[in-house]
Amino acid sequence: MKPSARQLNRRGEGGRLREEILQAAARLLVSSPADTVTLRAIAREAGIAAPSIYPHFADRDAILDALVERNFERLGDACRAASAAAPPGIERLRAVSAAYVRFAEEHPGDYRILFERVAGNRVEPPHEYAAGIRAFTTLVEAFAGLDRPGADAVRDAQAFWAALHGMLVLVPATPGFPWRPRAELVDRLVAALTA
Amino acid sequence: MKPSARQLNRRGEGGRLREEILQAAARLLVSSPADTVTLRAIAREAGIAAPSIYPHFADRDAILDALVERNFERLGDACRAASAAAPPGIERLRAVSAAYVRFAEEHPGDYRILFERVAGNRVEPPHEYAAGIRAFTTLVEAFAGLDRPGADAVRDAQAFWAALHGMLVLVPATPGFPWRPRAELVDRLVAALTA
DNA sequence: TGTACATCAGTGAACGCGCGTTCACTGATGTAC
DNA sequence: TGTACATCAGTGAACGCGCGTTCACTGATGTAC
Repeated sequence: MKPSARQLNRRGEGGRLREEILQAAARLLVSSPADTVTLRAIAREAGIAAPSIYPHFADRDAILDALVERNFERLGDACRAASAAAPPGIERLRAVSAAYVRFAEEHPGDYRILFERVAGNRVEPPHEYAAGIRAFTTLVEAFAGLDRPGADAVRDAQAFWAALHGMLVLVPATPGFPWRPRAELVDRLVAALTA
Repeated sequence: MKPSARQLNRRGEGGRLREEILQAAARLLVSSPADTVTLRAIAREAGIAAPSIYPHFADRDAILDALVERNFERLGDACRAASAAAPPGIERLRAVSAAYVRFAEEHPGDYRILFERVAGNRVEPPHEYAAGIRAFTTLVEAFAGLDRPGADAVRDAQAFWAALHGMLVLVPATPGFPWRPRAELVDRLVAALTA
């Protein structure tokens, strides 16, 4: 008598639910700390019963791993696209960092989760993190393309990345603090580290 | 018949347990993600029964609030002491940033918790965060003491703080990443942002 | 000095709750004949 | 074309667990007389 709560996916299209689960987890992460994003909460957000997750993911960690992998790829894609669309030189560096900042601001939960899970010793760094390193190389290339003989592009890119990331996590973590506009700080960092 | 598991504090010295609870929470935070540091886990680590916490703290959040307040004060003290002990100028800036980095490296859990709780929208920023802002002013003063006419000390200090923080959270969050030595990156940031 | 008693520091048992996970199941979809 | 049936997508009930919190308590300590 009890009807299925949900319109079933058609045969062979069960994989759709996998994507819906990832999207539900991403929605929750925007406004909730990672530890309240439980498997059951994700199921509720996706509008399914909790056990329905298991055919698609081994456990909660597997969902977050998949999300991290997807987000690293999207972040990397955004950076590479910005790089390709801009002329070489400092313009390109500015374009890449703007794309990086934009991703973090438009998808705050997606960005936060990228670095939150490993930091607390929660998980072994999974292979997905290789995608994160690939995203970083776009930044190194932008520095390397500046034609500054004798400069250390890797060192400068690392310092710059740390600064960008620091801004992006510190600003939401310090409400009420009189931060200068993000663009002003990014400009100052670009100017300082490329000089 | 059952003996008390613990040697009672003497009359009027019940406050001692408050400090032991804070220390237990700090020990757990070093190696565990914040969400596994439950009230019961803290009690276990402190060697007491869970209800014994209530005379000292209203709930788990109150413990973490108190820890954050204490840690901000210690971090601020370390920065101020380093500043006072160094000659004015770039030496002082180096001394303050070294003290900041040293605090974060020697007390990783204590440092991480400072910015972790607000970021996930977990809590309203409590009044304790004023101490965090006070710690930041030491950095601003170091920049202001550089005698660079026309320079924007606040902007540079903010960019520098973000960069330091970014390094300190990114390095543990990216195991396997070929980071340059922290000192090298700090030196580069000091040089770049004071030029 | 002795003794009754109030107070203080901390305990153990118990509760209701949400969690992750298992299990047997339901009902729609497509396929073999 | 019809029909029996295997398969697939997803469900609901139930479990054991650790959690936060409450409650009445225990037993040592200090104090009033």
